[in-house]
Amino acid sequence: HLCYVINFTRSCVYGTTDENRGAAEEVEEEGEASNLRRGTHRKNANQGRLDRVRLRRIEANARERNRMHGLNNALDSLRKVVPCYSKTQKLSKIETLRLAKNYICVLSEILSSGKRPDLLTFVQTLCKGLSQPTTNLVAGCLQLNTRSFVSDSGGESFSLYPTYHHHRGPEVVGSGSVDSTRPLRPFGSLCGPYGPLYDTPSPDCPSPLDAGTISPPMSFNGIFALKNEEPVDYRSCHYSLRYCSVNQGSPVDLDPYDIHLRGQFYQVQEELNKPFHNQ
DNA sequence: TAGGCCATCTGGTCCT
DNA sequence: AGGACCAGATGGCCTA
Repeated sequence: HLCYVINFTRSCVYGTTDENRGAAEEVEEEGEASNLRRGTHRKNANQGRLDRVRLRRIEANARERNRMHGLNNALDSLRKVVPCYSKTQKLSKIETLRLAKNYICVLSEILSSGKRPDLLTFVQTLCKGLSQPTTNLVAGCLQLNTRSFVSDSGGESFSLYPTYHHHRGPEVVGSGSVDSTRPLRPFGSLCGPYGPLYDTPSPDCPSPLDAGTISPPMSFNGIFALKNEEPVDYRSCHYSLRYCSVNQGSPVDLDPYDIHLRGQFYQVQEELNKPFHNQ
């Protein structure tokens, strides 16, 4: 098969050139018999070398393909453990990496503080640097209103107006760029106080009992409650207090706790990463 | 139709 | 010498 490929490639790419070169060599070889013999040997040697080079190239291409497939498989694995997994609407490679990085930041923050992060911080961190479509996608998974947490300009000043929807099933989110008919994986498909919001399982998102594709427990809901709890009135929880005021038109400020948390977080993160960094 | 994303090929570089 | 890794080029597909 390789011989066939080599010959085919040669005939496609080098066909006429080879012919010309062959003709020139033939003219050259019209001399003495010894020269002819030498020329023939040289031609065969060159041909053999060319074949080896092309064979190596073909093999290298195959290895490169495999390598990239491995990379893509790893990216697929990453997609599955990152929030917002959907088989039908895959995140791009770059967005997957960005979201994963943000997700790690959120999880590190939780580990370092041992406390529930502020919803505001959670969403901001998760969507930091993501494109608008991906932000919409994340919002779709969270069932939040995207306009509520998109950075307006420099990425520093956020206007957060998250709205919780007390109806069932997906809905068009934000600017409407999220296809609500797509089976997005609900963030809260496992359990948690916000569970009733997401009680329509997606075909993409099998039950956690199904083997294989269990999403990480650290979904949005999982973070805030890993066990079943009674449904919560969101308007009375400590997140919604702020959002209620937002919905009434007041700007939202990061409270001192958040700022403290962030400073602390980076310190702890540095400590955690120390062993993994070169001096 | 332009732009984004992707797969593939390819040559260069580094390492074993 | 050969393999791994990388980045640039290219063409196909899809979507706004």
